[in-house]
Amino acid sequence: MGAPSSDCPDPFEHAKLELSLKMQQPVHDTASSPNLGVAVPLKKHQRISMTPGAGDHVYLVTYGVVLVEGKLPEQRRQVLEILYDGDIYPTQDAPEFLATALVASTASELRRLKQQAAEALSGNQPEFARRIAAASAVRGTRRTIHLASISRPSGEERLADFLVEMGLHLGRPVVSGRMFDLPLSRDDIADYLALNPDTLSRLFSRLKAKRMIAISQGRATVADWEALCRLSPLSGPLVELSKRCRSIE
Amino acid sequence: MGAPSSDCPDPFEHAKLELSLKMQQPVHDTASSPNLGVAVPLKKHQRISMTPGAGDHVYLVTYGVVLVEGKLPEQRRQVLEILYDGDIYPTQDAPEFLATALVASTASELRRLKQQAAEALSGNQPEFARRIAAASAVRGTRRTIHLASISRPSGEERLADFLVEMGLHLGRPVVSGRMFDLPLSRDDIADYLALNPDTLSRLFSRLKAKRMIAISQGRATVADWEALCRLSPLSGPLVELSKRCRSIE
DNA sequence: CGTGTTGTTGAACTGTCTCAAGGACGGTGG
DNA sequence: CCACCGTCCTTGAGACAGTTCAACAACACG
Repeated sequence: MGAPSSDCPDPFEHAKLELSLKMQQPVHDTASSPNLGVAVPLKKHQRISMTPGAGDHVYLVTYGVVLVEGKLPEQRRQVLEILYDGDIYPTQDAPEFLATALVASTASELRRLKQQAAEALSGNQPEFARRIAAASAVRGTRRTIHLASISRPSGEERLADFLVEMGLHLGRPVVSGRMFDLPLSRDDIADYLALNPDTLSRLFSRLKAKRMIAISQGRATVADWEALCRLSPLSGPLVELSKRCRSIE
Repeated sequence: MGAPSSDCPDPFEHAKLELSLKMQQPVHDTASSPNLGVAVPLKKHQRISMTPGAGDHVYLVTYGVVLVEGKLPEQRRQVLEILYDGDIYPTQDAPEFLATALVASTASELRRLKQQAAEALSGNQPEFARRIAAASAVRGTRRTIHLASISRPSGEERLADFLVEMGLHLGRPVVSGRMFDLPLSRDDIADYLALNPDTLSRLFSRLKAKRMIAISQGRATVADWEALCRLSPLSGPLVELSKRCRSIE
């Protein structure tokens, strides 16, 4: 289905960059040196469209935060999922008519492999196969959680779910709380949570008024992490997932 | 994560049934006769809970329609996805705290393999691996489409998306239209579409009033299929997916 | 120091949710 | 055969929450 084609100029200009890829370490030469795919560095807001017609690929996120966007004709775009360091994204998942694209939310680094090449590698390299399977499972679970979150009617709960997700992925604990960057814009978050940006702004204001969260210049501080988790119906599964995630590395 | 444990008595009572499984055909003996898993026949409404603690499994749907349910404590259950003939479901996708279960919407037949066994088979049997990969990709795409559908604010559009999905999977064309069974109850559909059952009922009534659809005894007749597709924002991706589905077999 | 983008907020509107009442079946038992 | 029951579905009235539109503030950028 999807095929890569960068919308912005020079997506490969840094392709020779020396990357410290986690995926690279477990690989040993077999016959011909195994191809771990093309390195694709992305600047913030740079996008990669899945153009129909070309072959399927697999993207590995080696650094940064990347949004998977979809867009129906005449409709507001949607943020279908968020990819983090270590995630995998097969373009097969993108229906052609959904005009899917990967968009860097922070400066990011991907690796791109042909679908076939990835399958071949999985066949030859058990360690590679293991990592891919683990990454797929994590992504599958995260998608389930996101769906469950979106399905709840309450906007406030969805926002809390999102903040817990971000906090777990990008945050560091501070005294009795947690602190993390919020790389997504309000519109990004709204499109991820299937909410109107105006509504989302109100929800943020409400949380700020309740002293659940403080935000300045894209940096969020949650004074009482436990309280936020109580507000998020899916904090349980999210914490569980984040533990599983960490146990892979 | 998830582990199988049937809630109803005798889930295996028909285990010796001679099944005409598609998955069985491409398998050839290698060392020891390959284990294609335990056959699990399900009566309508029978459920299989993923109990935490036991090992991961992979379920293959060989017949029928099966719902994947999730439930948060104190909350209404959710229908996370619908599985059809040929689908695959790895219990890894079910977060432990989501109390996930498979529920037969019609009488159904599953096959259950240990996660490890499935991986081993994939390693040995390229044809098996190919089928599993194709089924996973189809499921991934369907999940993406479902998420995109749920994310739209309009209930009417979500219902139209659902009807197109069912029509494509279970329907036969009739003169200038389409006809199919609706195995899900109103509540099932509501939980799948993240809508209130009352609201869903109103939406159905509205569609009936518009002569978009007629329903009698669980059988739906859509006189003007094209019109329904125009109402469904995701009919494009759904049709595309259904074609891909058919090309696998 | 404009200019454009991004975020906030109010007022009115629209659609969903909730609750409650009642209808339509389908089964059971007298 | 009919009365009774449970379950599933439908429908109305009112409450509630998200959406829309528009105005404006905050901020970054050139």
